[in-house]
Amino acid sequence: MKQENSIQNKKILPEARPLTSVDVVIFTVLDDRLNVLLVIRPNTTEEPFAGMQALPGGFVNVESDADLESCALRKLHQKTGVKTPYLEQVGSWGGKARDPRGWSATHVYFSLIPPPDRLGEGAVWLPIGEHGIKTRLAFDHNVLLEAALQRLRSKVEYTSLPAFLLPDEFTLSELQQMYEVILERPLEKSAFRTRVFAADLVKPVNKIRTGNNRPAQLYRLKHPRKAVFFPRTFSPRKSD
Amino acid sequence: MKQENSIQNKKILPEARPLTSVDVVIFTVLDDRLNVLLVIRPNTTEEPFAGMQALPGGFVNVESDADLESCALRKLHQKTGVKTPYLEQVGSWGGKARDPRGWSATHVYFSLIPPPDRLGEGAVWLPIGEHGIKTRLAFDHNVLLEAALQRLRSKVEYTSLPAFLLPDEFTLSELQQMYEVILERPLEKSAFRTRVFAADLVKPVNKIRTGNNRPAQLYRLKHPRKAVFFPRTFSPRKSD
DNA sequence: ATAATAGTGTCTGTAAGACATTATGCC
DNA sequence: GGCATAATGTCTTACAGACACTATTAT
Repeated sequence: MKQENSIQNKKILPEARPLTSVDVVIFTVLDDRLNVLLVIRPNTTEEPFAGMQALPGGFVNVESDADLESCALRKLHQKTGVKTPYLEQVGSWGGKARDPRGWSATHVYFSLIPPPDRLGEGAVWLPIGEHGIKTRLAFDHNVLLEAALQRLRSKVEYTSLPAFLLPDEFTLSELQQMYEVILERPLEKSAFRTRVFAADLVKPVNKIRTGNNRPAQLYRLKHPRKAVFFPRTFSPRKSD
Repeated sequence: MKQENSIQNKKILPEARPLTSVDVVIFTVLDDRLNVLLVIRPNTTEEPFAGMQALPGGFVNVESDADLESCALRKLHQKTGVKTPYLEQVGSWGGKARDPRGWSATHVYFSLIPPPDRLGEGAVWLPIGEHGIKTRLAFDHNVLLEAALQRLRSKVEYTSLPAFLLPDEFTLSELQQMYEVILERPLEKSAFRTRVFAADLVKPVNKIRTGNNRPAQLYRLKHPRKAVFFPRTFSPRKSD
């Protein structure tokens, strides 16, 4: 009991080590809808959840992966070609029961990217509804996705995260649109703009987006890839 | 490359599995000061960081631990005797370099408890200053502690977390004190009380705390062990 | 009465919500 | 001019900050 912290004076048996993986929840907005990237699991009988849809991810490779984050970045780049996404850790899930091959722990990241030109082998976008997704995913990936979604929606209330779903240059209406798609409710334009300017989030570029109507000013982030925090949430949640 | 998600059609070699541990950052308030629980690492030459101070934690035991959270609870109970703490995951840290014994990943939880009657073997409280701690801890535990501290301080701005540092019954002044100790700045009494009542956080009990002055109403949480979110932070942070 | 802490009231400031109004391009 | 969307303005509301004031016990 005193040696609880130690490895009982002998090396921990490798067989007694949990499996270690990284999963990435990659979000983008397509067609006014939040989407998550899924992959099909290999269809061999030796694999658990063969042929099912799953979050992109896999075991940590102790040779090639320096740390968890670079492992997540590698997987994301393989599936989307994106090299500098917004990436944030959601947390980790581990236990006896989540993988039939044995005690396993997975480290979950979520990422926001603009729609990429094309996807890697076997990757598809799945649109997300108000109540998440109905598709049954492999392992406990429905739980992981739900957690990432909850984190995203909660942070969207008071941060600039949705800007990372857009290309470098965008109009304020496009930015507002990203918020509305994720929160699934309309926002007041006036309040939205005041908040964005007060937070010193964007700088105008010398360009205009034209269309069948009044052209809009284009902006870009003042600090690309750094999330900005607003002083309040959009509509203060009732603390029931 | 297509088989990235699989284990390349053979079982992953156990030796290729990272070490998996759980560490717990246990906070309490003693003597108007935030404290963190540390343990001394065993002083054998076979152990890395022998004799140094570290966060309580250790390897996951695939036999006895059902999942990560119960592993964290077990370690917490061993050191403090507390069975129903506030417990929240901070995140996970993993990489080649953080443990000389090999690629390792740790899952970090933080916990808030009232001062326990006594501590387990080799456990001590270390007071935390405005800028964290100066003691050099084992492994990357200074980083983990810093992350937990940042999470705590940030959530204290807009949640009821500090209530979990107190016994079941407490006065509003005592609760405010917990906030002030963690944030290391005074709060307005009037605003504080309004906020607590508006959030419907507490209910009065039919008791009074007496002293050398006007007695104070005792309260208890309406929903023990559930954190409540306030609609705003205490003092809105400047967004830059 | 005095000290000490509990508890309330009033006024101000900040940022969001609601909604109306004006501006500017294309057809 | 008409339409569509961009951009701004005004008024209200919610809640925190500052600070003064009152209340209740022990000594």
